[in-house]
Amino acid sequence: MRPTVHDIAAAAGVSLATVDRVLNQRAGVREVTRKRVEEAIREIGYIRDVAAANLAKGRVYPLVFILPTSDNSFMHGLHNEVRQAMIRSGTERTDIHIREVPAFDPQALVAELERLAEEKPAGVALVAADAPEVLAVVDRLVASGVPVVTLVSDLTGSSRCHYAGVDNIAAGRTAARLLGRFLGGKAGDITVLAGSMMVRDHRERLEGFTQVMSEEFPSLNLLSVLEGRDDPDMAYALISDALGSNDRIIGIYSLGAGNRGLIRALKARHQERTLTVIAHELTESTRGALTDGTIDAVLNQDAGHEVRSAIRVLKAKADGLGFIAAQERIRLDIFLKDNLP
Amino acid sequence: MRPTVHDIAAAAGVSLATVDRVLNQRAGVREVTRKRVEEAIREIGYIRDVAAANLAKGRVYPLVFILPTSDNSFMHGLHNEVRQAMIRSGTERTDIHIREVPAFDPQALVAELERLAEEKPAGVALVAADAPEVLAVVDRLVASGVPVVTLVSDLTGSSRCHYAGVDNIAAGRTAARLLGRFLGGKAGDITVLAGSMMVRDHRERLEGFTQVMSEEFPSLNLLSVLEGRDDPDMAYALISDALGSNDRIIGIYSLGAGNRGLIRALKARHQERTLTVIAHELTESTRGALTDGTIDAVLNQDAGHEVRSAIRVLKAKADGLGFIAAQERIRLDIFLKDNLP
DNA sequence: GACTTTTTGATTTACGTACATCAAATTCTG
DNA sequence: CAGAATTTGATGTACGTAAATCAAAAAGTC
Repeated sequence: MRPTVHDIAAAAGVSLATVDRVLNQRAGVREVTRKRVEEAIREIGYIRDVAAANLAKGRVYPLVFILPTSDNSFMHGLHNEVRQAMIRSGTERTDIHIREVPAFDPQALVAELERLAEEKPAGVALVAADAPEVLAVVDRLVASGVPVVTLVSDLTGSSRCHYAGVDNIAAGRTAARLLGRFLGGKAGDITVLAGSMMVRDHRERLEGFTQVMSEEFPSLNLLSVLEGRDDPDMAYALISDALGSNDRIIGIYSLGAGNRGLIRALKARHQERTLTVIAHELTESTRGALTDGTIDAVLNQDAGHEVRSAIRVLKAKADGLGFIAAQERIRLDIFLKDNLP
Repeated sequence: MRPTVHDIAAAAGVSLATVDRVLNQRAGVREVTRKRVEEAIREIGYIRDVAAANLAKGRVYPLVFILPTSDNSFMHGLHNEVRQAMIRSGTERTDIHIREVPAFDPQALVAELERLAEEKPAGVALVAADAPEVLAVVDRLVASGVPVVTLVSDLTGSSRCHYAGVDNIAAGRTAARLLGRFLGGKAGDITVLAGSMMVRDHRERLEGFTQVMSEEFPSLNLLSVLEGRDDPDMAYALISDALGSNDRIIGIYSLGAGNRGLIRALKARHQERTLTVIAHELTESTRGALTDGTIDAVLNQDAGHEVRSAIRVLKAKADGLGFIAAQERIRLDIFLKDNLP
C-alpha cells in the first residue's frame, strides 16, 4: 500500500492537520515543523492521490481553447476534436470552452488572452499567431500561474509550458527528401504552395524544405513560393496558372491547407503530365487524392492527439505534476496510399 | 453537477442500498425494481465516478504482460517500457507483472496462459505466437472474464479485446512503395531479410511487401526470403553472402530485427555500390544507419505507446468501459533522417 | 392467517484527501 | 511573568462510491 497523509503524520510526529497545512501550503506552521514534515514526505516517498484529492475538492479543470476562425478542413477537424473532448468533460473533470478569434490576427489573440488573465482558468491552449505582443501576454499569463500550451503552431521563446504540435522544420525537410527521392535524380522545377508566410508553422516548413532541397537535390530548382491563404479557390488558380505557364514543373509541395483547390487543378491536368506531389494534412480530399494517385504522400499531424495531449498536459501542470514526455510528443505522420488509417 | 447515486435513488424512488445492488449486480432485487432503477439510470444519464469507486474499493488492477525472452533491441525496448509502466503503478493503480516465455514457442505460451486462468488477473497482454492452441486458450481466458490484449503481433480470429500493434500488411506495403519509389524505375533484384516466417507479423509484412512489389513495380525482382532469426550474426552472414554472390541487388527490405548485423554487412560494402535499404524498428543502430545514409527509411512501432495503450485498454475493459478508438490505434511511424525523434 | 422467504430501507463505515473549527499548547512581546 | 499572538492538535464533515449489517416491509407458501 502506498503511504497516505496519516503515514506522514506518524513519521513526522505531528498531527494530520499540520501535515495538511504543509501539503496545501496553508499558513500557521513554524518553519522547523514545515521542514520536518517535508523531510518525512520525501523519506517515505509520499505521493498525493490525485483522484482522492480531486474528489474531496470537487475539482474541475476549467480549460480554454483559443482557436482561429478558419474554414479549412484541418481547423474544422481541430474544432471537432475539442468538441469531442468537451463531451468527455464529465468523466475527465474538465470544463472546456472554445474561444474563436480571427485567423492571422495577433491583436485579437492578445485581447482574448488579456480577458483570460482575469478569468483565471486552470489552463489555456492556443493556436499561436507569431507576434511579440502575443508572446508578451502569454508570458504574463504563465507568470500569473495559468499554464499555457501552444497548439499546432508554437511560440518560440515564450514561457509556454508545452507545444502540442509537430516539428515543422523536420516536416519540411522530410517533405523535401521524399520529393527528391521520389523524383529519383530527375531535373526540373518544384513549386511550393503555402498558406501564408505570416504564420510560423508555414515559414518553418518552407525553411526545412529549402534546406534539404538545396543541400541534397541540386538538380531540382525551387520556384518562388505561392501563397494561397489556405483557400481552395486561390490554390486552384495559382496552381493552374503555374502549371499552364511552366512545363518544367515536376513536383509540388503543398505545405498549407486548402488542398481541395490544388487537387482540382491537378486533376484537370492529369492526362497531360506526371507530377510528384506532397501535401499536408490528411482530410477527406487529400485522402481521396492519395488513394487515386493524384498525391504521392501526405504529411499529417493528428489533431485528436494534439487536443488530448494539450488537455493532459494542462491538467498535470495545474496540479503541479509532470507528464510522460514521450507520450506527449506529437509525431509527424507520413501517409502513403498503403498506410492510411 | 453530474448525477450521483443519490439522484438515481430519488429518481427511481428507491433507497441507496437498492441502487447499489443494481449498480454492482448484487442479488436480492426484484426484476421490476431492477428495471425501474436501470431506467432511472439511463434517464438521468448517470455515469459512475470511476475515481471515487476505485477509491472506495481500494481497487488495483493486477495486470500480466507475457513477453518473449529475446535479446533483440526491440524486445528489450518493449521490456523496458513495461518496466517504466511498473514504476508508474503507484499513481495508476496498476500492479503489473512480467512473465517471460521462450520466443516462437506456442506451448510455453499456452502453459503460461493456463496458469493465468487460475490467477484471474484484471487483464493480460501478450505477444501472441500464432498457433491454434494459443487462440483456444485466449478465447477461454476471455470467456472466463479476463480481458486480453495482443501486443506487437495479433491473434486473428481470437476474441482478444484489442490489438496494440501496427497493421503489418500495411507496413509491408508501405515499405514496398517507398523502396519502389526511391529506386525510381530502376531494374534489379530486391532482397528481403526476415526473422522467421513462423511469426505472424513477419509473414504479414512480407505479404504486404510482395503485393505492392508485384502489382506496381514489375521491374524489381524479388529474391527468395532470407531468414535471419532476428539474430545480428546470422543477418550479417546472410546479407554478406547475398551481396557477394549477386551484383544485381539494388534494394533490401529488412522486416525483422537483428539489424545490427545487416548494417555491419552494408558498411563493409559501402564503397562498392549504392543500395536502397528499408528496415524495421528504430533502435540505436538503425538510427545511426539512418543518419549516416546506410539505411534510407525505418518503419517503426512505438513500444511505449503500445504498452501504455494496452494498459489503458485493459483497465477500461476490466471496468466494463469503452475507450477512445483513435487514441489506441498504433500508428506506423516512418522515419527518414529528417524526422527522427 | 400464520409462517417463511425474499426484497427493500436505513444506517454505518471506509477509501484518501481537503477544509473548517475550536481548544490546547507553545512561543513571542513587553 | 502576564498577556497576546502564533502554532499545533483533535475532531468532524465532505466528496462519490462500495460494502456490510440489521430491521422492516412485502411477497409467496401452506
